[in-house]
Amino acid sequence: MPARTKKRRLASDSRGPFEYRHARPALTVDCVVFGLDAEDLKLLLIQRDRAPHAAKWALPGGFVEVGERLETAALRELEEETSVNNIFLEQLYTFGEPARDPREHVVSVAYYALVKLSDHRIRASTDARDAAWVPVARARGLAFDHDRIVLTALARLKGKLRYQPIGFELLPRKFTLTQLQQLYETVLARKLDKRNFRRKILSMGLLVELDETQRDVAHRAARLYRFDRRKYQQLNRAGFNFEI
Amino acid sequence: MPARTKKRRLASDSRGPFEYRHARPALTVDCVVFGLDAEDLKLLLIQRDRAPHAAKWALPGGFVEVGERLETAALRELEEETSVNNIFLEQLYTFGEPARDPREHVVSVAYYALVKLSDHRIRASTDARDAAWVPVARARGLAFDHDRIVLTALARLKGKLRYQPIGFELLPRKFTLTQLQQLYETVLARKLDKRNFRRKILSMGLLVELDETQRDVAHRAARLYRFDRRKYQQLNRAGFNFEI
DNA sequence: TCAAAAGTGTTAACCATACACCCATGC
DNA sequence: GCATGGGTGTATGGTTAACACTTTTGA
Repeated sequence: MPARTKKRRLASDSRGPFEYRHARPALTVDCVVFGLDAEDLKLLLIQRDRAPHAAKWALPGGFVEVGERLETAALRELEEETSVNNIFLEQLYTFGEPARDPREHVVSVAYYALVKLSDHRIRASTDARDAAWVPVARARGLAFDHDRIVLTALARLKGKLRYQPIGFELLPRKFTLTQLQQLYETVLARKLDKRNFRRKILSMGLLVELDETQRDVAHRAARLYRFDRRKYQQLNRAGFNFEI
Repeated sequence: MPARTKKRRLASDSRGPFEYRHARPALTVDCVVFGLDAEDLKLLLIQRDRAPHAAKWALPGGFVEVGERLETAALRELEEETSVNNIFLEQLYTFGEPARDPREHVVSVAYYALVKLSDHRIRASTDARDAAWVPVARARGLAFDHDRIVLTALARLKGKLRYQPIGFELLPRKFTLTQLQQLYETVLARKLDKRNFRRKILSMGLLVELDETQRDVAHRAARLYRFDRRKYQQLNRAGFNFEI
């Protein structure tokens, strides 16, 4: 990965101290990583190993290096701290309250990410750093202002899910309509009508019906579908608007 | 204004140089300020008086001071450079491409603002710095990556206008339904049906019909309305969703 | 009296919602 | 054969969209 090479070079150039005419806030990135499993919506958190907020759970994140893109910094920190990579990532909001870090003024550009838990379940929890998937409902009392960042990310996810086909980023490549519906019900926190949901999502023509069904289930096996990203991009250019 | 006092104190404390163990990008704020007049949607720009990009038009903005809130920094720079104050301001996006400023890595938190041009028309253009209201369509070739920031702000404005009652921030306190409709037509860049528009906006019950009509117009004078912010907040809490 | 914009209703098409039963499968 | 979730259609009410003429006012 070229970005990686670039980063390495920049990092090794960084022999401090560095002097500036004016004081500068520190700049970090933090990532709110969402994953979904059969039970609920989860967040990827790491346990802090030093002050401030030692032993508290926190969002993965870290300092932006000079010469590094913000998104690159977010992906780098995620990879370093949780081994999560190859994911949907989007900028969320920038948090800059002077008191949000007790040490000094630290401005943090927050990103949110959606990952297919089926792909990432094991790697994150076996990493050296203490990383874990925590149900969103139980992710309270985080370090710094991370509770607030999580709430902002949740609101964004809820808002965005209805107007952009981002839910598929949380599901395995092949999924059933019930899984998709449950995803919407979980994130939006309300029940949806099965028949209406199916009619609507299928009428958009963005799902490809596969010649495959579920396996090892103790009931009628459901049909599997996949999201047709190419078709979506095509329709999108033609002015189509996704909406559930 | 307390924020002002605070800023002054911080600024006078800032006797460099300042040393850090790791290199830090510089941190700035930039403001995309929209104003509307009878002709079109305008942007508040300032002409740069020094390199890089000397003489080019740019967004008002500047460095964030340590200990200063981001929003406070944005308001301060706006006030200093263009005398614009007391406005709707919201964070837009953070731009951090390492090459966006040729001097060094400068990360900029962009804000967008909506002002009532009727209130601010004169002050901005008579200020010492060369500030001017430029039609959005003619605001190209700006300094740094400001073209891109403007495009991002425009997209946000378009998207937000339909779901939040922010258009009123661009109009005088008393306005006609035709003015309101033209605002929507200008920003969304499409024609709307007069009867449907009126029915819809009035049916929300957020406009107060005043006992007043236009003056000095060479045709039938239109009724004036004002936006009932209190009513909106009330409805909003009850789960009401604004939508045009 | 003319020009300019204000103001006003109805209809048809479409879309969202509510709702209940039979089917396939594994145990 | 029973428990479990899969899969399917219709009717109703509400919302959107298309459409044109009369009124008021000042110049």
